[in-house]
Amino acid sequence: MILRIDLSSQVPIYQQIRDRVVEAVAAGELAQGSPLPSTRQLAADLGINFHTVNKAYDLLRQEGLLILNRKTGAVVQRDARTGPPPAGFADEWAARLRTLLAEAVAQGLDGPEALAACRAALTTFAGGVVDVTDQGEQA
Amino acid sequence: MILRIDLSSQVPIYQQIRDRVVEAVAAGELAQGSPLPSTRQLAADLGINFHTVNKAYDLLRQEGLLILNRKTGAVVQRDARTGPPPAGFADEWAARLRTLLAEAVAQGLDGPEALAACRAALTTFAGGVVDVTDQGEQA
DNA sequence: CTCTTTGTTCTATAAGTAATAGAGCAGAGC
DNA sequence: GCTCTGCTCTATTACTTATAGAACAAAGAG
Repeated sequence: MILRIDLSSQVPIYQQIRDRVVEAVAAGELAQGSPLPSTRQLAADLGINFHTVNKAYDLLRQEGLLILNRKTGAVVQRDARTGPPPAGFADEWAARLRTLLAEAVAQGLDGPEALAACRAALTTFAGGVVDVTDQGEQA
Repeated sequence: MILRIDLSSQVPIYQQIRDRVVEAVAAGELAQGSPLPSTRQLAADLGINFHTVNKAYDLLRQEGLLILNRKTGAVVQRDARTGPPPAGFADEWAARLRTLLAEAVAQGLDGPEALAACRAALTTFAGGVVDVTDQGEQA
């Protein structure tokens, strides 16, 4: 698990860590049961404080993507989560999606271009996109 | 221009104002030249400080969506912007899109469902989505 | 010419967040 | 015993968010 973070970014470090893990899970790079480095280890690797990693892991646990305990360390919980997504996740997510897409449209991207960008991003994830334009399974 | 903001949200007020304006521009509710209320007026309507509105308007100006001056007030700049989107906008936007989509996939949404959500969001904007599945212009 | 409204700028304050740091504890492995 | 693990606690520094009040120049209305 190689984690690239940008210390000069405006995005908080703990958020970047969370984002990279979420993407790795979606891409299938981190499957069910995959171990993540310990908070102290990852902090040392990235040259940051272990409390910052702790915050990222805690966030991921709240989202149901990580299980933490002293025995097993931090392991990915992709399938068979203890509970479904937090209540209201779908609505809140759709609202954020709409805002993000609106941003691109307002900047001059048209509908089909934006949709193509969505399809392109999704094809980088496990399972890909099974679309009417290419019926064959590509996963 | 009715602006709904949630004072109890975790999202900063100035960010909510920006987001709603961006969505209104994308949806075509705010066309080129549309006036926005003055910072003091909108602040009074929303029951917040005018500095907060000022920050939102300033953000929108930096993004090239708003022109501010003493003569005309705040007017929407959708087309014929002074400059194209800030350098690197497309890449940065695509990265945020990927993170957002990854979040949904990691939470159990599959590719086609996520893409459908994107299409649904885009159809609420001006121009809509002209897809291979429905060739007819719907704008 | 007043009076008001506009965008804009300045300082200031209180509350919260982000990141750092150090110390400590309980459970598990060697 | 020693080390490593997740976890918790306090603490500090810097930045962000939102508030507030004051002031200025340019424009419009009366």
